[in-house]
Amino acid sequence: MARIQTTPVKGTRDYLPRELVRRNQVFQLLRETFERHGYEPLETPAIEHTAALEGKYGEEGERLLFRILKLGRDLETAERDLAANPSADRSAAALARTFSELALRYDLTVPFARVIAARQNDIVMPFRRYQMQPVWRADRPQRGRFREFYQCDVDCVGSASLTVDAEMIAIYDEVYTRLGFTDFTIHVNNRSLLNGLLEACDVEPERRVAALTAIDKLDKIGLDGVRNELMEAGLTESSVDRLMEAIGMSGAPQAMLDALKPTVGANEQGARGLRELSEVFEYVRAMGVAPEHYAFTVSMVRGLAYYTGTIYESTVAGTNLGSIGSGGRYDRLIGMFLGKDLPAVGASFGVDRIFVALDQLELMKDIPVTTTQALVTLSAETTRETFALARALRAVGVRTEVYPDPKELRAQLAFASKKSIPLAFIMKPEELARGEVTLRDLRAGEQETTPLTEAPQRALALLE
RNA sequence: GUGACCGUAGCUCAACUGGCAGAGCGUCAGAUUGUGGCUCUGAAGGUCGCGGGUUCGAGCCCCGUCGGUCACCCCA
Repeated sequence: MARIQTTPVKGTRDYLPRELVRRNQVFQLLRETFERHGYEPLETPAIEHTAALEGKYGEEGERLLFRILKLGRDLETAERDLAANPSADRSAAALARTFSELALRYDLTVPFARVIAARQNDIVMPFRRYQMQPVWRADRPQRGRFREFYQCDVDCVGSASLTVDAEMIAIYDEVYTRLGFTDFTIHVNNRSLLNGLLEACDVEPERRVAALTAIDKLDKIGLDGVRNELMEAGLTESSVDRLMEAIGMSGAPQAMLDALKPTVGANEQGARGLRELSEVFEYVRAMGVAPEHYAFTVSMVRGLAYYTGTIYESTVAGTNLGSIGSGGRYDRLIGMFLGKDLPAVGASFGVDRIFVALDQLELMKDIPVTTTQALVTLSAETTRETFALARALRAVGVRTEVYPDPKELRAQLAFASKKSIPLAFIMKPEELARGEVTLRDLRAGEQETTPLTEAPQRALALLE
């Protein structure tokens, strides 16, 4: 018999209990933090109309959409229509549109924007929501990059106040700190400042995308590398000099903002970016975020097309991952669905990368793995007592399982040992007849005889 | 989308310039007459990813293909 492939699809993973228990604890920590800040849960379908996703992620992003083939008759109809029209556009992009009108969600922000547009009247603004669901991207997987991964997003819609932009930084800080990260940086920048900077440095509009792409690589290729790429992009030496001065800056946010003022000069967009950042940092200080946890990083850009104001990206020292969380303000995205703009800002956490980071920094061992706490053995003559005891244990909250087969005791205890179950109740008929039971502590290798009626309390005591 | 590397037992990996396919871990049985881990003994388990080619002979060389890993692009 030919065996079908048992490894999961490229870029996806199976989660075994040991791993999933830990993952769930990270999810739980995120959920708690989000709810502490007043965010409410929301979920959306995995599948969206492709039209709802197109035009939001930029050309590169759109290429990574997982498209779903039309079904049955619709597929046949599309095929017939195409065959009947020899002049139809047969480019890959056009064919994709012809044969598919649905796609898997690419992120959580765009579906959220769609929901806001659809359900405005059911929502009290400003609306704070969190969402923790998988997203799919048809990328080539590598370290810290998957085709199916979870995003955990908090977004606030309906307020243009920069206090909310600052709140995102406070939430990033709280989550990373609670996870056990100590050496992390939340990079903060502003799209409007970047646009203004390019204008003020006389970069022609058609060269701005290339310029931003080059600037964004600073942490990877260094100042000289960026300078080279900017020159290759066709910028004038004067433009490059001025841009390099700006992106090479480091230090306290307020001092950097002051230092950028002459470069930005009278440029309106740039000045607005500086003003917004200044205000955001003021609120961040008021919220008590430690200064060493965030930085004003002029070279941080963010690829997604929909950001308009403040943008974020966070990194952890001692890992070779990219960003473990990012986000920003997107005041015009909801307008693409609604016809009128609603201001919004959000932060996204990449749980899968956070996981890799926790692993690399060996912080995982601080998260305890919980499984079954007590095993009750089974034998043909003690069935009644076994299930009665298991029920009593569960009633006081002890996670209890019964070995399903009345196999020899050796096998039952070996099973408990392999699963690291700390306690085993050994059901001996002669003891049960006296109203007693043997309770073995597998961790210590010690055992005692205890009255059946006190067994659940003894188990709790041994488990502390 | 571009490029590099790797596919041998359930897992991690050996096998000289082409010459009988191995180890550790795991699994199962026993030492152990209802008590796990530790130790010892033994056993099972492989179309060397798949297809073709070169050769007296291929796990090893060549071509193709599928799968995986890493980097670039981009990104969580």
